[in-house]
Amino acid sequence: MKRKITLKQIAKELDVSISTVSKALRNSVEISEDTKQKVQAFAKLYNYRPNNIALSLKNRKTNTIGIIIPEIVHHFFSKVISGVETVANNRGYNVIVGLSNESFSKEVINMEMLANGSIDGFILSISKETLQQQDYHHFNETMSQGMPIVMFDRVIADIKCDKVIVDDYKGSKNAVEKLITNGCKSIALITTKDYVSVGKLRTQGYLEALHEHKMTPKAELILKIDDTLDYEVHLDALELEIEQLFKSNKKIDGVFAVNELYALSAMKVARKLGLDIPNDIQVIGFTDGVLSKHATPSLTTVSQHAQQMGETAANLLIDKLENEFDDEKEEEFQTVVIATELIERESTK
Amino acid sequence: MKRKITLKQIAKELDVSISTVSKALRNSVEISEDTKQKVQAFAKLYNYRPNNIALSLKNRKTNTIGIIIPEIVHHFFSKVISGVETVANNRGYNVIVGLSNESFSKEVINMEMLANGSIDGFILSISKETLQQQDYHHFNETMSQGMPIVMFDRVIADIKCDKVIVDDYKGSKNAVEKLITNGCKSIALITTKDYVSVGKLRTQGYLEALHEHKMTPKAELILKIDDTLDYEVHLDALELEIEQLFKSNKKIDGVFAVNELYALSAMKVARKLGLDIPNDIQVIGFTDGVLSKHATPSLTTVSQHAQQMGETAANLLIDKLENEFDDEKEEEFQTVVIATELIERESTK
DNA sequence: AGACCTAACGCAAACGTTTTCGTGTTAAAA
DNA sequence: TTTTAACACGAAAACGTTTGCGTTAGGTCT
Repeated sequence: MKRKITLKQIAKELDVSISTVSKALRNSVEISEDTKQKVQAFAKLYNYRPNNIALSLKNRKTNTIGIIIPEIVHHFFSKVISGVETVANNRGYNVIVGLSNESFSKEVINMEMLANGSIDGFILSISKETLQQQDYHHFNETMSQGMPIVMFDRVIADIKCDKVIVDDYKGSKNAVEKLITNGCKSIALITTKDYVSVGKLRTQGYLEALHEHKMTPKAELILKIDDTLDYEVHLDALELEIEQLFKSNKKIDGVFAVNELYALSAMKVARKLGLDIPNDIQVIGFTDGVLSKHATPSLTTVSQHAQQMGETAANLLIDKLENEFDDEKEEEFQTVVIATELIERESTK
Repeated sequence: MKRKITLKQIAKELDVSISTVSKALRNSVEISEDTKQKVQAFAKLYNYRPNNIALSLKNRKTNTIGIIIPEIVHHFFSKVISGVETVANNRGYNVIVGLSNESFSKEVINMEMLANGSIDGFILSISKETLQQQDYHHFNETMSQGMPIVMFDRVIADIKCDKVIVDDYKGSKNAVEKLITNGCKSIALITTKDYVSVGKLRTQGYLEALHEHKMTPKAELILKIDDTLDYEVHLDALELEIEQLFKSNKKIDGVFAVNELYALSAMKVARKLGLDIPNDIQVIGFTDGVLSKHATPSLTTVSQHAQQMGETAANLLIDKLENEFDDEKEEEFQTVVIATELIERESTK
């Protein structure tokens, strides 16, 4: 078990100084051709690679970016990571992941762990608990220490940093308009409580679409799910709520759901009630998930282009990291909006 | 934009030496109560945290583990990461992810990037391309440098390292036996080409189950898919193959598929051919996926307990990292087998 | 021959820690 | 009063790099 070889060991073996070895390997003109050859050959033989940690310490730059997400077992988030990773690797960075599990304290702890030198900047999506408590001190503290943050999807307007979001409002509006165009007269909305910003925006899009088409929104058609429960395990509870919605509003002929699971549950309930999709009732969901594609009938959804979001976020962050020229010239932050796309499948006409 | 405060700065402000500050913060008996109080108060005020990189360099230990997986947008792998992350965090480690994208060269590059000091050890699942080429030099080189590796799921017998696997053989055998018990007389197998070890083992389980029940396996009932194609995009090709299988073997009343997608496609094709599930034909898949649960009908599957695999792998690795006492006493490697579990849903009787 | 240049290399500092080993001061013991 | 020991602290090395600058040797010029 031979440890990795260091400059010092090479220097000793070749009977030169450490600096000579270093310079020789970097092809410095200060070093004679002879010595360079000798050193480089030796280094190659022993497969020398500079120690990253030492470099990080010296350069005060780790070439690593941290990504903090609420959960990883989720198609959207893992796709974002994939995007981040691709760009990061291409630009010479590593990616270190932290999971908040939708918990405020885990988010804080994770950020503190990474902020102590391990990484150069953050890419993150805020946990639900943090959004509820509206305690954002850890973001501000991190940034005040000169560590840039790029937020994606779940963001907060008050915080000054780069952001990558999807146009939830427009995406939803388009989806609902599609339902209207397709002849739906009574469109239900299945959404989350308002503290999740994306849920709120998608609700607004729904309302606006109705409004523009002179349809009056009805409160009884809007189902706000309390998503603090984990509906992956309490599926039946969710379905029960939806069933009641359907039963007390028999004229419903269209459903817009703010995520995949709600939409799938709606389809399941509809089928159970003997409704045909898409003839009796049409359904559209919001997400990039794998369920939509493989459901029966397959689900029409609003795609968020998660991969692209990750790529964009990574590029924004690395750009900022590598443009240190901006000393004192009033830092600028951008918000990139990723266009949504309506992917039509079998759940709509 | 104030940089993070260092020991040196504290020392300067308080007019003591760096060592005094360090000792005071670590509550050394060498330092007077007075000084400790002063230093600790100051450190707290300025929110001092030791620089991780400096610590890593000094201790030659990064407290970070690297995980390399073929792809992250995959329920199984993201669940494994989740398990790794949980254990790692609890035991004071960070997790840095590398994606091989099933490519040999990306696997090698990623490992080289991380092996230069960034991490203390690897957790990985081998890429398909590597399995095909059977080139494992990067694993051996990494380990010969004293960096431990824990492999999971896709492993190779020849390589001496800790492993966490699922009993693919027994899991498959159980699944097929379930079909037999449920009355299936003609059971088809949808699997991958043999170079993916798990595909091979699952095929063997299928054969053994038939054998034990005096059923003779028929070659025409075994469909080996060439999974170098990405069937997430070429779904129709996959379905076509399955359709031909069904059409040329009309007596098929049971299907065992080695993964979720194959199983779902089989169900889809069956439905298309007017077969009722589970009455005309029963289907079992192999995986932990989210599709199985939400499909209609929901799919009976062999669960791999991915989360548990991740947790086990992380514990194995960290145990090894923290037991350096084993100098020269013939390192021992263990292979932990995670029990599979048959989760019965609607696709079987 | 003296002054000067240049090639080729080494020294040392720096990054931020921790820790071993001094060292100076003071109070207690002789 | 002198010796000793406890106490409180600082200097320096070490982890592995990179780099500015100093140094040496030899050669060139006048």
